[in-house]
Amino acid sequence: MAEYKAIPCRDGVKVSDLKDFSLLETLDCGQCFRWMPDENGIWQGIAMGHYLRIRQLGETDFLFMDTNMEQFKQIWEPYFDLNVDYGAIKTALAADPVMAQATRYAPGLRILRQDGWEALCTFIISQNNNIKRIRGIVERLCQCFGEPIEGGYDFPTPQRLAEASLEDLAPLRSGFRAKYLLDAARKVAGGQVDLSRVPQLSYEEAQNYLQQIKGVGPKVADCALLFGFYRMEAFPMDVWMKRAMKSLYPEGLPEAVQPYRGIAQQYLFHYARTNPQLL
DNA sequence: CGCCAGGCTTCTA
DNA sequence: TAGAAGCATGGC
Repeated sequence: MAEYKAIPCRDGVKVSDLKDFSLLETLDCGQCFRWMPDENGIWQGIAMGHYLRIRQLGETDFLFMDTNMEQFKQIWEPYFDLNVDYGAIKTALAADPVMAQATRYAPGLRILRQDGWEALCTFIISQNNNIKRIRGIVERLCQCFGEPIEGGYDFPTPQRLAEASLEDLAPLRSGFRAKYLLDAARKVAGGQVDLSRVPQLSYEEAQNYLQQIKGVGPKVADCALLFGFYRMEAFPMDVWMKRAMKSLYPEGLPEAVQPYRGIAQQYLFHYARTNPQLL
């Protein structure tokens, strides 16, 4: 079990002795779209209905601002997956030399436990799109339809979005994806897609279940499952992963990697996308 | 300007 | 049933 210290302080919660965690690598690796560093290197974002700023003070030291001990334990510890021993996971993955290289490249990357509905929507938006523009569309989505909260706007509820029309979504400039967002909102708000059931479904069932929604195919379903439901069986294959697999694993993913394929995918995605010359 | 982007739906043979 | 075209928009 990974152990770290968290103590309340004047500004929030001070975290120390936390290994295998980098804000840059975790928040800028393409799994989430609402976190931004300011000019002082303080990351700020809104997730799980709350605004948060975080400063990385050193290799294993962090300051979580705008929060208290109770909220930290209830929301941020699970969100940032701080109770999982990534050292052990990386050791297991390093049985494969390519994975050893990929984990060494971003040793502080963790898989966030994001909200399922938000992950579903943001990865619907992600299709045939680039990360910079995805961020902009997601931000406008929150400004237009999310509840104002301290620090900005919450991610919109499916109910609120389901009330909107296609024309109402025009300000997002999300292109052909707008109709997919509405279909997702209407099916979730109407109960046809019950996201609270997803954790009880097998991986294959969950994939098919989410693909009822227009604009949700295998890749978007996999991203929603991995990033919104922490399903490690998911292995999203986008253009970058196709390049990476062809180049790094022409024979397929090694057996040693299979138990952690979800996390492995994210190490590989980040490694490939930020080192295109290696492919 | 042209190619591409964390793909999917629809059309075509 | 496989493969290609079309899709909105903007980053680079």
